[in-house]
Amino acid sequence: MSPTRAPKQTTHRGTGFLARGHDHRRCVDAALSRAEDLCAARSVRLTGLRRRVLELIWGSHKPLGAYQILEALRGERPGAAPPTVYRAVEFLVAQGLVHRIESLNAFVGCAHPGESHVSQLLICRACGEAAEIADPRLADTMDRITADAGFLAHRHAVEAVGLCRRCQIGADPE
Amino acid sequence: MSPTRAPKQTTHRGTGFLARGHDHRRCVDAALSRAEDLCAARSVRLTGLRRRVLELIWGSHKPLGAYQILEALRGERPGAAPPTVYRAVEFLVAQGLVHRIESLNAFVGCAHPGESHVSQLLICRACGEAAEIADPRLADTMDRITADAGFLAHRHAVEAVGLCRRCQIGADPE
DNA sequence: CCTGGAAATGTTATATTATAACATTCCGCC
DNA sequence: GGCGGAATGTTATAATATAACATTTCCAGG
Repeated sequence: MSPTRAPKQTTHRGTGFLARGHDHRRCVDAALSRAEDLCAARSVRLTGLRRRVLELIWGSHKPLGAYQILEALRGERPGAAPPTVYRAVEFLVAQGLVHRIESLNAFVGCAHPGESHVSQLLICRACGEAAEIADPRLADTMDRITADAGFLAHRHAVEAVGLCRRCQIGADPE
Repeated sequence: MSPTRAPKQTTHRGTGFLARGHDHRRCVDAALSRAEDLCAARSVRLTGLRRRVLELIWGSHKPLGAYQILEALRGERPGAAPPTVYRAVEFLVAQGLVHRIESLNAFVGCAHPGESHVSQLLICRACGEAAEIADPRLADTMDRITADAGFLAHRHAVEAVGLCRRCQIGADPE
């Protein structure tokens, strides 16, 4: 059913950010392949459009806005309009394949699709990349806090804006 | 300089949400008074407009959108326009008097102005109220995670959407 | 097959949120 | 009083998101 998996790429010194020279096509291929599998398992349709939008979002590790996606789609799909994009990302977010970054109004591929997780998104304001950290300590702490408050949490957004290690040490942000 | 402080109101059974019948005028008065003090201490100007916008935001514990604030302002300040509101909230957020809730594009009064804190906003999707929990465990956990990632965090947004205790037990959401 | 109906997409229009740019007023300070 | 920067007024427009209805796709059941 799904092709043989490429070995998982390690993050750049454990930062959640992949090294600059990493084989990004592998990220994309792995993401698309996992998406196919998950959708098949759930009997939901990863249509051509949805697959393409997922691929565009995975085009880099920088969050992509809806209108950037739209612009990219237009070359290949003349009738594309805002609802085209918003409906596709709605599906992808609902399936946990993509995260919406609230503080940017933008979308980024989910690094842990299919696993239930509370993740923290680290957004570098220099290079624009976003890394996803699914640390169990975070999930634990948030569970404890919301439980103490008697709050029944449904959806979490944990976002931090700052500088990734690479950009702190003065590396060229690109 | 600042008037005698009213005793702090306790939250409803420790949930972060105040009891329905609490004396809300006290919340507002306390918030405005703390704001006056903080701005004076920092030599920044809490002008009439800014004070009024802060008061409107504190009008309830429900986050208020910029255009809701605008609508409220218009009755008393005919020339009010979007920049009027956005500039005032920009100031209030910069001074830590108000939080912007990213997932709602809305603003809510900060419960801990002047104290450095990482806070989690609990947003009830039934009653619409937002509670702010400044639990040191959260700050610790996030510090540890970002430190492990070598990330230099600058700004945090931690938001949870769900049901507050009151609304879980079937209380009238209003 | 074929077709009925739901899901997906196309299409047009508009709502909502936010900012740019420049003019005017306010206010502390000399 | 008046200089200069901060705050606000004013007009226009950018950026993000959804409503509403038309059309197409696709597959489950006949």
